[in-house]
Amino acid sequence: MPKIGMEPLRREALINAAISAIAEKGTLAVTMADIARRADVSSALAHHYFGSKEDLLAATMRHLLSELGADARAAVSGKSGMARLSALIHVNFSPKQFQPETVAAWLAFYVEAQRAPALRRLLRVYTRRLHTNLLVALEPLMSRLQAERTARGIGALIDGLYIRHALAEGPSDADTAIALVEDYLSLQLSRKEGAR
Amino acid sequence: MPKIGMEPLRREALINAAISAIAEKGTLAVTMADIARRADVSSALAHHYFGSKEDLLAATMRHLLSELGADARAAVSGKSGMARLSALIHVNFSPKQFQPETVAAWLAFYVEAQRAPALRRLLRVYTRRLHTNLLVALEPLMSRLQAERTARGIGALIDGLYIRHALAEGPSDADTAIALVEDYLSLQLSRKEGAR
DNA sequence: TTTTATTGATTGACCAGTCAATCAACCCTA
DNA sequence: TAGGGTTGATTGACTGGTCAATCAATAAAA
Repeated sequence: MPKIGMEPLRREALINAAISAIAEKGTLAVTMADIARRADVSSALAHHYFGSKEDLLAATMRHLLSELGADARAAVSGKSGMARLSALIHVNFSPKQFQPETVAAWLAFYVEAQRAPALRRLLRVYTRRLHTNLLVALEPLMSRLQAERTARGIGALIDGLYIRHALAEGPSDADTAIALVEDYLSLQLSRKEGAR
Repeated sequence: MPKIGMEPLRREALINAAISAIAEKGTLAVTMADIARRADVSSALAHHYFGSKEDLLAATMRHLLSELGADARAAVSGKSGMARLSALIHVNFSPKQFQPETVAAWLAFYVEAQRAPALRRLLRVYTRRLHTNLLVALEPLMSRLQAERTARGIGALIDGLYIRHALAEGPSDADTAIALVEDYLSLQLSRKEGAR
């Protein structure tokens, strides 16, 4: 039990505790005491390292965001065309990202982001990144206009499936979700151009 | 200024005030005092009529739900086939239902429903109703399996577009959303059966 | 000894829910 | 038609509890 260099360990533990607490309560309205308890420290320590609840939550969201970003980067690296598109879709439903805990936390942040400018900006980063990635991958395969629409459709579809996943009673499975999105993608790809 | 028979008026005012407060704060964590102030009554009166905050919020969600149900019933009445499907899609994006205020409130309820069994049950009613309505309208037009998938896709698409609407900065418009969903529907309808 | 880690105790704000007390309408009946 | 009683409407003030944030104190490492 080292007593030195605890900061990074505590920060990580507190962020994970925050995700778990948020997922369990289904809202950002969890207490610092609850989060701290899950990380096996006092609430005072949580304040010591993060300054305020708002800062801890922002750090938690940033953590979620950067994990997803890293996963996405790893998934598409070296791929192009359809393989890249498919990989892009798959990350969002990978066991790690589609974990009920993670999805519930995402959803809570989504909602809170409406009125919290800091969270809102963070969320926009994710939305834009996904959209851009999709667009770049789609543009060689269809018209710009159709690519734009398809990217928007896939984005909305993913968000919708996340919500439904968070609310599902039984174990809604990732494969079905992936199949739904890929089906949408393949329909767009097979569309007769000009069939406006 | 009648002093009698105020109950229905107050209940309605309080429910509307709740919607407005929830939409503005973006969460169900609004105070009874805030809601009551918006309805121009004391918080004590809100408790008098609704018993508890939880009851007021449940009543508010029921109100949202029944409004949407009524709109949907009116929209599809007398229609069948494609017209019925189109009408079903359109209600969700009608000016009344797609109002930022309404959408934000819906979203807040969605999230809170994760851990509030009462709200969860209410929400399930809506989800099932939409799904069933879509399914019934789709089945004459395609295979059962494809109808199932298409209904799920439309539902997820609508949810996703709602989220994005709630978070949009500028005035994201309903027509684009409708076009996106109808495009998805028309792609599913024009699919070559057996092209599994 | 200085710095880092850590906590229990405390503070100040906020909030749901309760209650006793007013006020206004309506309903008798003499 | 003038009271007197009843009931619904309404509120201000209060209570018990919760929570974020602060702080002073302790312990251990450097």
